[in-house]
Amino acid sequence: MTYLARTKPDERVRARDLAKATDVPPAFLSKIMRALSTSGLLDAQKGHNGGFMLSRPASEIRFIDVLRAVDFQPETDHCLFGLGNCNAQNPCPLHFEWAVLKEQIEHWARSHSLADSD
Amino acid sequence: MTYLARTKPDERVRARDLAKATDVPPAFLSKIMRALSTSGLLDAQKGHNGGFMLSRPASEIRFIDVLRAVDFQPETDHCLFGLGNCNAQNPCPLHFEWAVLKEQIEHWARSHSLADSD
DNA sequence: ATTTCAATGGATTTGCAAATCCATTGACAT
DNA sequence: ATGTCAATGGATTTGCAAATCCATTGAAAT
Repeated sequence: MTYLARTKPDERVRARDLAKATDVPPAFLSKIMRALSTSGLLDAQKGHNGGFMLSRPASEIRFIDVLRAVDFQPETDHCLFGLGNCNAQNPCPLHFEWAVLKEQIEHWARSHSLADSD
Repeated sequence: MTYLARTKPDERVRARDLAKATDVPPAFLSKIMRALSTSGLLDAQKGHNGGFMLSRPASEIRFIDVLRAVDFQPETDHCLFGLGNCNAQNPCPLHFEWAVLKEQIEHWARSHSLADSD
C-alpha cells in the first residue's frame, strides 16, 4: 500500500510488478491484493493496462484501515498471555501494561495515513 | 515467569503444574523452561520435590532478559517490511515510525522487571 | 470478432514453528 | 541400595499459515 501511495495517482500497478518490487511471492501477494480490493481500499482492473490502484487518495487511507482489511484486529481485546478470561476486573499480570502499549500502536495506526509514508 | 514471580521465594513449581495453570501444553512448556534454565534465569531441580524457581529475585529479572532467553531479539534491526537493506540512510516508508515504536517496546522491557507484574 | 492480458478464487502443496513422544539423567526419600 | 520422581534433550509428528497452481472471468487492444 505504501508502494502504491508513492506511485502517480491513477497509475495502475500490476500484482506481478509489485511482487517483484516488494519481494513478496506473486501468488501470495495476489491473495493480499484481493483482500484489500474486496474491502474497498484498492481498485482492481482486469486485462490490458489493468492492475491495482488506491481507490481513494492516500491521505484518506489510514494504516488501521489496511490492518483491518488484512484481518489483523488490534482492537480485539486479546490477552498477551492468551488467557480467555483476562479483563480489567480479572487482569493477567501484564494486562494494564499491555493495554497501554496496544493503545499506542492502535493510536498510531488510527492517526497515520498512507500519505504519511512518503 | 510472572507466575513464578508470584509464588513464594524458594518454592519450586513443577513444569506439569505450571503447564496446567497457564494452559500451555506440558511438552512445549518444558522446552521453554529449558531455554530459560539454560540462560540462567531459572534454577531447575530434578527428582523428589524438584521443579523450577527463579534463580534470582524477581526484581532482578527484567522482561528483556526473558525475551532474549527465548530467542526473541527486539534489538535486532529487522525491517517491518522485511527489506534487507533498510536503514537510516536507505529507509523503508515506515522505518522511522517503526523505530520509535520498537524503542518504546524495548524500553519498557528494559525498565520493567518481573516484580512489576505482581 | 478475436486475441491478449491481468485479476479472481478455489484447490492444493509446502515449510516451519508448535507440539509431542520417550528414553535418559540426576536427585531425593525410604 | 533401591524406587520414585522430575528435568533433560533429541527425534518425531502435527497443524496451520504461507505459498503455489491453474482454470476461469472480465476488460481492453487490434
